[in-house]
Amino acid sequence: MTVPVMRTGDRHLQALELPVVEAAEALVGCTITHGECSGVIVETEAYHEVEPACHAFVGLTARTETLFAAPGIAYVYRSYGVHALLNVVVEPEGVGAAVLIRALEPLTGAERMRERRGRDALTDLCSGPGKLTQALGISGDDDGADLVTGDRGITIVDDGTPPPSEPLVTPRIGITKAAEELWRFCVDGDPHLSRRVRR
DNA sequence: CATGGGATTGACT
DNA sequence: GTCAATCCCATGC
Repeated sequence: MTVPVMRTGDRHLQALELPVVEAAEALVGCTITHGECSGVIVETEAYHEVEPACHAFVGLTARTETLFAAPGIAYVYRSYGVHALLNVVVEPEGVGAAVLIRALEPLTGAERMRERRGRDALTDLCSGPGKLTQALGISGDDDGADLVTGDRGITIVDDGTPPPSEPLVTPRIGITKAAEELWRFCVDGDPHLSRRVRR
């Protein structure tokens, strides 16, 4: 007999049905898996087509097409010509909105992550949006992957880790437009965050 | 068709 | 703290 996919909850599915800012908060605590490597989401940001920091602000183009896909699709793009950044598309098909996955707490496959990253420290494997895609072996080729069905081996699941009762909420990082929105959600004090925040 | 600008990271002063 | 790497695409001439 076949072994069913382990799935201890469906909070990730509920989160995908929410408006993007709420989805970003609700996805903290869910798990991203690719092959032997997995990690718990500890930091996210929300992006929506109505504000200029979002790539979808310019409308439906070759670059932004995936952003308008159905909830649960991966939008992966190349940042600064160097790094792949992973987003989870949310909101109904036709609306450009996604949650940027900015940091993970490594759960399994840390040794494989160390190989890919070329670094040893556990807190340097997935503590940034470009780092975590490198650690998990996710690239621009994975743009359009379905994270719910795992059609390309990358999945998002709810392994039972609860979301933080009091998440750290801050402005988004590294943007110049709509930089005042408090659309970044973190596990407060987690050592795997992309950076520390002044209090 | 030429140009400019990043949702970053790592190395270096 | 500063700064280069590196490339796709949106924009403008």
